[in-house]
Amino acid sequence: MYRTHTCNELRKIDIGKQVTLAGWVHVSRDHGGVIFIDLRDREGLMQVVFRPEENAEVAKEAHHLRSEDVIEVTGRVAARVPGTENPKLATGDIEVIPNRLRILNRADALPFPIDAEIHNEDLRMTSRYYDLRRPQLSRNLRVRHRVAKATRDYLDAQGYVEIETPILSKSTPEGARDFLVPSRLTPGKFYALPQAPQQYKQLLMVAGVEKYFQIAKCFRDEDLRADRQPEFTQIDIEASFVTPDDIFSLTEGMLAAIFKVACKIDVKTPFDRLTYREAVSRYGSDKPDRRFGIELVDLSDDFRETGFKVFRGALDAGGVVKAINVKEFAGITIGQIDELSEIAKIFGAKGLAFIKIESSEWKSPIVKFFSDAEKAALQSKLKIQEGDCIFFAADKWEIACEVLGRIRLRVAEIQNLHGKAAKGQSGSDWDFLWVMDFPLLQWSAEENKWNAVHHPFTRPKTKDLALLDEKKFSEIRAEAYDVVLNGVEIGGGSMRIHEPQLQEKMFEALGVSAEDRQSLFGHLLRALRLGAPPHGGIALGLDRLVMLLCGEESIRDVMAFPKNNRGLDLMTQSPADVDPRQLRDLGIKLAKEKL
RNA sequence: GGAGCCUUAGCUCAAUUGGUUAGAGCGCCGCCCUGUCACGGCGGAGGUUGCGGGUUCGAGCCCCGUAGGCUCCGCCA
Repeated sequence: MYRTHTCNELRKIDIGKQVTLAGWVHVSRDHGGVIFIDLRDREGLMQVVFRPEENAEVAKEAHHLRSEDVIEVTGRVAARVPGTENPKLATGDIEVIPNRLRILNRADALPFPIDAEIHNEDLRMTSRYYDLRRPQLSRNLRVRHRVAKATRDYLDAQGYVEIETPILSKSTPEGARDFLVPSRLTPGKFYALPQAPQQYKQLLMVAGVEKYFQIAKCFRDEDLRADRQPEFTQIDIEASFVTPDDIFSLTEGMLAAIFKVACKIDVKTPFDRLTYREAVSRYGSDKPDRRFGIELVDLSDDFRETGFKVFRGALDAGGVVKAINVKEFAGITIGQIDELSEIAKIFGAKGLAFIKIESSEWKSPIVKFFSDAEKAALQSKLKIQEGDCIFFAADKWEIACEVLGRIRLRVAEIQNLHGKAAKGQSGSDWDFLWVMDFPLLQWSAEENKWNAVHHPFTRPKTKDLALLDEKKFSEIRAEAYDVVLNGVEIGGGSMRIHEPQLQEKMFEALGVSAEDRQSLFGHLLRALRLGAPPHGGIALGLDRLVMLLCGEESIRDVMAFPKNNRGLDLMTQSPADVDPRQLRDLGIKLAKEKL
């Protein structure tokens, strides 16, 4: 037996007990005579005191201990010398006086200090097994475990059944780029790793499972981001005979249970609901961060007849004029204006007009073009006061909204409004909401075809079904929804198409040929013809959820062994070359120009 | 595919306008130290300033290129 207790288990009441502890040497303080060791395991720290007068031989050994050596000590629990208690430690009133020391393993010189903030992620990833010993990361992994456990417990209690679906799956044309796996037994053919268990879970509905869930690994071969990894985990849910309201309340209950169980946080339910149109109009984003204000204001009607050509041109072309009012921002610097203008251009605006209100004056390159009536409209609609800074966008609705939405986020960042909100009124720390009624289809100029905004199995809203026959594709709304937390999309789902005729219509709209429909989706279409119940569901990004719960800014910090920016695992050095014989077995030859 | 920021000792960082032998703290090695908890003291080792080129009497610093890291855009049904 290596230990009788953990390093965060013993208290005053245990004084006098003979115990054995095992763990890592966190720090050693060697006074030449007496030696203090903070012994660390995953639960915490316990001070171990080696005294020559107690046991000269053991004390002598202890001189050689270095950080991260793995040891086992046996001794008695003692009260600390009065006045030397450490209130910073849970075990700070006591210490262990060992009569035996076993060195289980030595540690080399360490790649970086374990108790400091390390920004060199490259280095951390190379020695990830060591990096993960750091308390913050080990806490994150345990939060993640509790989230998964709470999810399973909640869904189990609701009658949901966890079912695994294949990892070796089939490539489909829509959506993200697939990871391919060559088949040895069928040379020249490939499996694909699932981007999501979407089709399988729908087929489980046809199978009569009625309530399915899975904590599912998903794979997408796309470029990485702080919140995007090539493999990630979804809480995947699907149910039969449900409406969106059923999915909303199930998800709300589940998230409340997760936050309560994993982090003792009370989540207010039900969540607010916004339509896609409303979210984009008011916040310039389909995943609005509502922890601060700065809502977009529509000024189109006030400038319909304006002499200011930039606004007039946008309106005459069917666009809009919108603005945001940023309080206490009139002190904006030239550099910041330039930066915001740059952002505006990246997202499609021709420029970024602004008005600073300083010394009761409207300072702006454009205000001279405005009539008195237009100024009055601005004054009342934007509630302009001293110190405000107004930004304008005049463009197509989508572009004007997105530009101001991005400016809004950047300005909030500059003003540190997220931080203020988090410290401010309780309840605003965790702002959940539903965004619903997304468009069903989106025109891709690049591919010269209509694409599914969500996926091709998403159900159009019943009210909009006629628009599908009329081929008014841009106007069709989907029975689809996202759940958003603090401006981060943490999940999304939809009601699915369960009628084979409607699914065929949808494929037709998407330009999937009759041949492809059979070869790629034949199994699904056949299944729909065999008594498929109405069904729908949702998938939540487990990594992002845990990231937010842990207060982290990257999902890498809540994954044990993530990949870097370029999809490399610096610890194992993967991806890597393979033995040519493996390629031969698979009938694969590498093209020279790719090497 | 594109943009931005970054790269100096094992780690975190410094180095004035381009100017002597590139420094400090932590870590490491050695010695000392009996109540510390970021223990303390003395000494020591450790550097191709990411790499390549250029300008210059002289480059860590300026210029060009390149590699790597991170963030973002595109991409992510």
